[in-house]
Amino acid sequence: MSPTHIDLTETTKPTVDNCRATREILDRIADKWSLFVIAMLRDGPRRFNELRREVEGISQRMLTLTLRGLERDGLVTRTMYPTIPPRVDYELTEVAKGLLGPVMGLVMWAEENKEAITQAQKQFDEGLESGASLARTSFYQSR
Amino acid sequence: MSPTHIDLTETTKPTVDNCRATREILDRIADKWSLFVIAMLRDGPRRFNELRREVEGISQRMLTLTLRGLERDGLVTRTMYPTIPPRVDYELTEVAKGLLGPVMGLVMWAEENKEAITQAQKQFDEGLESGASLARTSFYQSR
DNA sequence: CTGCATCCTGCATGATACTG
DNA sequence: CAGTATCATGCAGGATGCAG
Repeated sequence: MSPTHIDLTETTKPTVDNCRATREILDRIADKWSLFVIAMLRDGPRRFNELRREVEGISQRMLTLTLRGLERDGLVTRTMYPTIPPRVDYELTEVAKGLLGPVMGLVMWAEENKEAITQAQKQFDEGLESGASLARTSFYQSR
Repeated sequence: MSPTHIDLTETTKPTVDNCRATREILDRIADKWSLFVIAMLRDGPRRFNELRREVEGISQRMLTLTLRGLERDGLVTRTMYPTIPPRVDYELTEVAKGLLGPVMGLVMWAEENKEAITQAQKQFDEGLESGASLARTSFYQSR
């Protein structure tokens, strides 16, 4: 967290680069679940368990944590109806709706290119064995 | 990897939902570094240490791992020039260039809304103390 | 310069059980 | 239904040293 004297000289490119704040925000939403939760909320409010079912694979705990994170960032609102049984709706804020474009772009890109990617992976993994002298051996395959 | 019988019934929304493959791809690129590396490569090839400097904060190890992951996914190409000292260029593939739009969208969104977000966070955190009976107490603030 | 190999650590995530 | 509280753990990620 030390300021470390960021030098935003003229040479910096218009967008990414040094900027820490941007980094932190992206880190936040680029975690394992946030993008998906946001995507699920794209067409209107959802209840807790609705999300739980739809995001598929998320644990209750992680859904709670993710939602709280998003709420904290001002990306979703939480509305409680003190009925019995209780009901809580989560909805995207205006700020978050600006995210929806890029996020859905990612999702659609992923869907369109998933075959290409799995195939690239297969090819790459094969090349590791036959590639002999290139010797990208064991360890770094892990990822 | 077990097929697990995904039920893409008609009721599923056009995009996200059950689809595991998409999930896996997004998990891959939505990690701590990939998005940034991709963003850095947006206007042409870069050398290893160029990236290292520009991504700022990334360790050598993580850069290597990230690049190999992206290479494996067929998102970047690796070109070695066996000069002395050696030189290695990384460049986005065509597939990856499709990602560039959404990714830069995210980055720009983050930049435009960073103040709003940090402020929302501050407000949220204050509300936790004064909010008394709401009692979102200790643990779940962590995130 | 580029990048492999280890060791080590903490945090993110999961599993499970309890509450209003 | 919508959380909260704990415990357990694996893997992401950092630090460091060596190698072609």
